[in-house]
Amino acid sequence: MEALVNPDRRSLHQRILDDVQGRILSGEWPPGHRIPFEHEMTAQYDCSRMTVSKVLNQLARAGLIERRRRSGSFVLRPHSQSAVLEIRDIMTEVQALGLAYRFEIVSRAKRRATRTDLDRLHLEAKVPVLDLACLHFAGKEPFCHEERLINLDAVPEADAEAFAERAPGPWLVERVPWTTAEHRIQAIGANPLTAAALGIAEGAACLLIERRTKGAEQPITHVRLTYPGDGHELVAHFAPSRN
Amino acid sequence: MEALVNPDRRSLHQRILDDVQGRILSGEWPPGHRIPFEHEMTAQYDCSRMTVSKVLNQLARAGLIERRRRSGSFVLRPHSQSAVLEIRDIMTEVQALGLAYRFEIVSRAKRRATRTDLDRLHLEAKVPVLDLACLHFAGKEPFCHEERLINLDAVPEADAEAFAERAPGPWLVERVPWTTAEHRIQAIGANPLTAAALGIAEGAACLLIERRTKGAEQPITHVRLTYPGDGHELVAHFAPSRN
DNA sequence: TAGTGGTCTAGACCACACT
DNA sequence: GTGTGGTCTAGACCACTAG
Repeated sequence: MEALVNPDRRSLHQRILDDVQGRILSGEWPPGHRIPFEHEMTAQYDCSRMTVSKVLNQLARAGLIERRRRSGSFVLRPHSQSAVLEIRDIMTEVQALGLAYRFEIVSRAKRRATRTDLDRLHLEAKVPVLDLACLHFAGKEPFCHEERLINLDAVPEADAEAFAERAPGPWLVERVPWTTAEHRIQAIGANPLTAAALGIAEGAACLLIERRTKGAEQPITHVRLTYPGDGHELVAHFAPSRN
Repeated sequence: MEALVNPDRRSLHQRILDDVQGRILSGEWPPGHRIPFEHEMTAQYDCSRMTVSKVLNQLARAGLIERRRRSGSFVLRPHSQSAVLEIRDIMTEVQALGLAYRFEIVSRAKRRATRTDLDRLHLEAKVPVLDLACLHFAGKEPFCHEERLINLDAVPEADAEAFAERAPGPWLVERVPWTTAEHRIQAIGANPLTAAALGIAEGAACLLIERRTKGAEQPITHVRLTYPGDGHELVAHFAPSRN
């Protein structure tokens, strides 16, 4: 059915996807437009229905179109901005700036979880926790102040770890299987502790990233990363169907 | 082949996906583990290869596994935190707080693009631009200060729009077809203009969201949204395969 | 009730990477 | 070579829903 010699290097469904996506992005098919039925595209591209279906389902997952039974598929209007945010590893980030990276454990304490700890970890039982403070440097300058709680019920081996070679973040990523995470991003004025650690004025604008990480069974860790506001920005991209 | 009565409401590939994903999330299949070949899963689940393939490709797109020809599919280690950030419409956000929403156009100017404008819009030619400042209120309090540039070459009808009913953001979303956007998120101290607009102290910590929006042909708009730091946070989620 | 998308099959050939 | 995943087909039946 298809041309014997591949006309270009893309697969058939990739070409169809690019075609349809192009029409949507260009405005040729504006929001609300009903795109051709599967059986129509099957004829138009001279391919099987599965191939068309795969393309349209990809576009639907990417949020470009909506599929309705008995009605057809429709171009959606660009929905309330949702974007993919890349939160990179601190070491990677520093090295991307062309600076030398190192970190220091500033303080370390083991205790039964206090009420604040439980709140931060989203826990109820008063489990043992490890409370770490850590400074990350870019060259000679402090780059980020890390305050971390680790649930020792979930990761007991953290108690015996010195975190000399690897910072607590990468150490946990290596050790703990797949997780889900929730991030909160705020601007705050530096509190006295953080200001002293980062060598900035109290109240200076800082970017605070809080991350709560859960494993399959229970919460694993909570971390507050504070960056001086003038030295850091997050970048997020919004684009249809990353393929 | 399949049971005549659907054992639960999920489709076959959904059940397979949940099964495989569960094993990965639980750590039963740790990072590096080689998951069964397609033909093995075909036998195990008593289904066709396409069904298995669909599942594994979904997991690969979600970043949970990596597929290598001739070698098989392998569980990845949780990669550098990347998360889906939801940047909601300001009106929606305010109303979610249970507060009344309104906005005001504070200033408006039309001009040929200055060097700063071109830089912000990612443009080269000195096109006409519309420069808007806008205040968004939650109840009686200022909630967000918006500074927006609109490329009048891309959206000429903006020049004739009063933005009385709809704020510039929603107005553009309705009018312009699909776009890509780039967001930058920083913490900054409030500059005098913004501080006055928001009724906060100069230098107070604020969350700054910059968004640059491009259409198929050319840049469309650039916006700086400044939120008082104590009244705003962004939430992002990281979880494997949203299906 | 008719027509859409949702799902699934049992094949097939190909490209690629490891040997 | 050889075996993996990548792609594709030509059907089929089902579930949902608009008219």
